[in-house]
Amino acid sequence: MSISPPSIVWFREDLRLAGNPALSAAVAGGGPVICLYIRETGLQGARPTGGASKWWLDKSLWALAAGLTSRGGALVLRSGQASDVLAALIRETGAQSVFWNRRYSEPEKTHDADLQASLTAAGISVRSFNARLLMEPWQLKTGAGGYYRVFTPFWRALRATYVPSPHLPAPKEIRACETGSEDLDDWGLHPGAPDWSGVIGASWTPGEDGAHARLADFLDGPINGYAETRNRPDLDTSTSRLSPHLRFGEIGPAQIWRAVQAGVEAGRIDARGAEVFLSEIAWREFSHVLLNFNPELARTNYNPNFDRMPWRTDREALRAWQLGQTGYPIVDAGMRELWHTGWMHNRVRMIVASFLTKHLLLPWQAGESWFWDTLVDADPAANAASWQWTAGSCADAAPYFRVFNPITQGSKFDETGAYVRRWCPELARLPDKFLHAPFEAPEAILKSGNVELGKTYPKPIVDHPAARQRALDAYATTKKELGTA
DNA sequence: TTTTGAGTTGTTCGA
DNA sequence: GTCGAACAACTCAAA
Repeated sequence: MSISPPSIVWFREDLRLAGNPALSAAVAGGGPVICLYIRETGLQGARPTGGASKWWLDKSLWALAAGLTSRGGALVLRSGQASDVLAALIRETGAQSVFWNRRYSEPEKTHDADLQASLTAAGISVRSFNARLLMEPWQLKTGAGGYYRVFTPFWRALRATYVPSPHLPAPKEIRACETGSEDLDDWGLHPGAPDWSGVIGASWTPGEDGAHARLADFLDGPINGYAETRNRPDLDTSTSRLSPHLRFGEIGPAQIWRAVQAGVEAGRIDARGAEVFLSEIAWREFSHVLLNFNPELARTNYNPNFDRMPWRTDREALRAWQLGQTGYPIVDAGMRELWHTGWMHNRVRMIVASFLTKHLLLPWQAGESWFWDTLVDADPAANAASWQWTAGSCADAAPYFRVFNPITQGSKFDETGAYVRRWCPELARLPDKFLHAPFEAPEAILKSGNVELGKTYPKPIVDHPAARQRALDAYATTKKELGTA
């Protein structure tokens, strides 16, 4: 019997065993498999992982390591430049092939392509796969041959074209290869003092098992009401909360798609809820298309007209927004939920993003950066595209005159008030009528609710009608090309 | 090539 | 209280 040489699987944003084509292909080769995760350094222009994401990554790597170990494998941890790390491992182990799943942001994408070329030139076989998206960004084309810039036609085309690949089970057995690994504890991913991760930890179970449990729970009921309740931050199960699991690739969109489809076909899942939920998965895809063709998506306006926007500079206002001290309860509740759990309900993300870019007239990049650092699901594609969408500078963006009214949005979507009462407990005793606008409450009501504006809860940092008008005036500058004459 | 219809998530105002 | 219109104009996608 012939002895197959070892191969390397380089894990990156695909921290799972099932539905992982790179891993399955390597195992199918028959030789030992080195399951590698690299703490990459020295990649020029790469964006450092945000704080909340580091926390998640730490837990997810532990989970991945446990999963590999239980199948006879091992997770090998190395730090350094990917090219150096791979070269060293190849030298140490005699590996002949490297497998990975593709990523889509720069500089990683170009780096991977260069690395593939140099390894191939050195006689090492390199194979890359798609584990992160339903379809590759370049696969779906408009009739004119370009990429889709409008969501609805993109979604229609995806819906009509996409056929899920067959289920790829986790390999039953992975033969490890004796080689050295760093210790995850030494990577410092878990926050040091002060350890802010307590509440975050209570909210989540990072790792592949946690992802599948979350999916199962969601498909077991909440998805049926999804079309109606997905905008309700006061309900615990109104959304799937799969975003961080998707971010780290603990589960892939194809796995989700198949599970939803199977549920619908078996009559367990309401078709309408399923359709709306899958369209949200498609928004994630759409973001990746935009990012793939616009590497600067997190930095520069997709629509260059927005280069003329007279954004303000106001550190104090930015700080108030970050800390959840704007005086608008729905905004503050959202920002505090983010800080405490590393996550925010999608409806509230839109409200706080609209507030930052319109009421405060601060650049969307400031919000994008804050989200990048504090969200456990901070995704280079979705985060950037969503911020630009709210700001109005993205492809297929919200019209500029759409300025969310934080009071109306609060009463409409947090109709029980449970959301604001949870995250702004100092307002909990206010009656529903004034919960979303304490500044409109008569003195006696505030007093009986133990609220003293400016003391126990801030006064609004901007006046809604005035801020709205200021935003509309500022946005008017983006309307059309100025004459060049 | 030209034309046509359409485009995630809203708010305000006035009848 | 309810309802429809205005809020702009542009670009995309497909016929």
